[in-house]
Amino acid sequence: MKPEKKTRKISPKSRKQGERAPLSRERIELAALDLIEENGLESFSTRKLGELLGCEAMSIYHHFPSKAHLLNALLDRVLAERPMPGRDNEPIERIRQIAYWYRQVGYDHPKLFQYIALHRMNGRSGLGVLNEIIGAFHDLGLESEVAAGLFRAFSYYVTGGILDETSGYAKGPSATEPVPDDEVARDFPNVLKVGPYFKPGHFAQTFATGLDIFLDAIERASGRTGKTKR
Amino acid sequence: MKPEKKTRKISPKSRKQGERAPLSRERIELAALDLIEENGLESFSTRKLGELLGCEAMSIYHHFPSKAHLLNALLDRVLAERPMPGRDNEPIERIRQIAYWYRQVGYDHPKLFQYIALHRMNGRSGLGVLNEIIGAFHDLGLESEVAAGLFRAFSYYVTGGILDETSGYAKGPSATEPVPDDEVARDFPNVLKVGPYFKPGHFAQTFATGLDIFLDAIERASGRTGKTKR
DNA sequence: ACCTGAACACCGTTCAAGT
DNA sequence: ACCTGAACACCGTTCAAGT
Repeated sequence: MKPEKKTRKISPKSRKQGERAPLSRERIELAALDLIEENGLESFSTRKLGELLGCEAMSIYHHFPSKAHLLNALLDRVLAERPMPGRDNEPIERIRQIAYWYRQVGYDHPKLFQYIALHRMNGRSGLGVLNEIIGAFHDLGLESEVAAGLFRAFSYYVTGGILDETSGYAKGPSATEPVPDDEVARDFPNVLKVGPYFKPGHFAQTFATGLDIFLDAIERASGRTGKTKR
Repeated sequence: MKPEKKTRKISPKSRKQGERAPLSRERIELAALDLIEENGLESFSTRKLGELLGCEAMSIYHHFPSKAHLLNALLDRVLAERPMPGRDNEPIERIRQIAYWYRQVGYDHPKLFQYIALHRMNGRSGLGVLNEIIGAFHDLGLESEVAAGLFRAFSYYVTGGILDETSGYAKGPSATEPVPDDEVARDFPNVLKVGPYFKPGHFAQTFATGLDIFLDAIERASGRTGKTKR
């Protein structure tokens, strides 16, 4: 949409190869993560990344076949960099911990999270996360179909919540022509009434509310099967 | 990322002005909705839209100040085109109906839904939706803070679910280098076990499962306050 | 009032060439 | 092996000009 002013300038001197660390997948990935969080996912480009790295945009293609491959590597990296919760707790508690673990990944990389949330987790680290949480559902004694349904519904909630907290109502792009406040008060009084509770100060409480609702329901469902009720 | 072949060709003849309907906001919006659902949000451009409309890309700017304004108008349009459920049912039932109403908006415009889900609903039709559903929470007798928290958590679930159904696991972009099946079987057995239940045939059941979990919890919360328990 | 066409400052990516 | 530079086919948007 709007062209954006670049926030970094590389001096012509530093662009000469040999006066900087050689490129590597790791150096490129770390710079990409910085750039995405600085300017957002939309405006992230291989050309700006090249500028930040002090090289031509095309040099990146020697390390990644395409921008899509680079973004995939970022997804893999951010899921791998934060250690998953261990397995010593009860399944319900493990599920809760994994939800908070994932939320923290989102908070670490809020702009990237839009990419994370919309891509299949079928790389290695993504599959590792899925395997862990689905394992916890199975440990509750739920049969596969029930475990699958509850896990999916649960992940709708967690992903939707993190997406909203990181780039939704409070922070997301606004309408290009927002409705004036007095019109909101007149025509949409219910929205006005609850508006104050939509702010970041209430995020933690809201997230926990929905999480408890889900975890209680999951626990009840597992109790009904009677297999592992402790 | 990848350049895409255009799927429509406008003959040079039809491009001459006067041989086609004049441009209007409505004609532009309808063509834009078609183009987005045909090729996806990422590849949607004002230039391709101009080609489809048989005009220069720049002609569109006479009707919309920017691409962002056009997308905003689309959001407004798709929320307004499908009539909201009426108010004759009990609040819980109204909340359920609004969830399914919103889900249908997503199914009508799956590619656009990525845009819908990530943008503040602070245009007129978006505020209308919020006002309606928050009103139902209030009608349950919940005080504003509780109503706000439950509504937000509920909308995390609904939005996350529709997003996943329309562009998530089953349909979304895959890893650039997916893990081979035999490696999944060996290293991520839990994922393999539930994989069959992640397919579109199970979407309706899964969505309903989480919805019931939430609506039951909302009903219990409203019963506890004792104000409108029927 | 409505639309065009050239132009500007961007994109991702290909390819031949440099070291 | 690693990086560059020109080039190609795209973007959104500005602006002066056409009808």
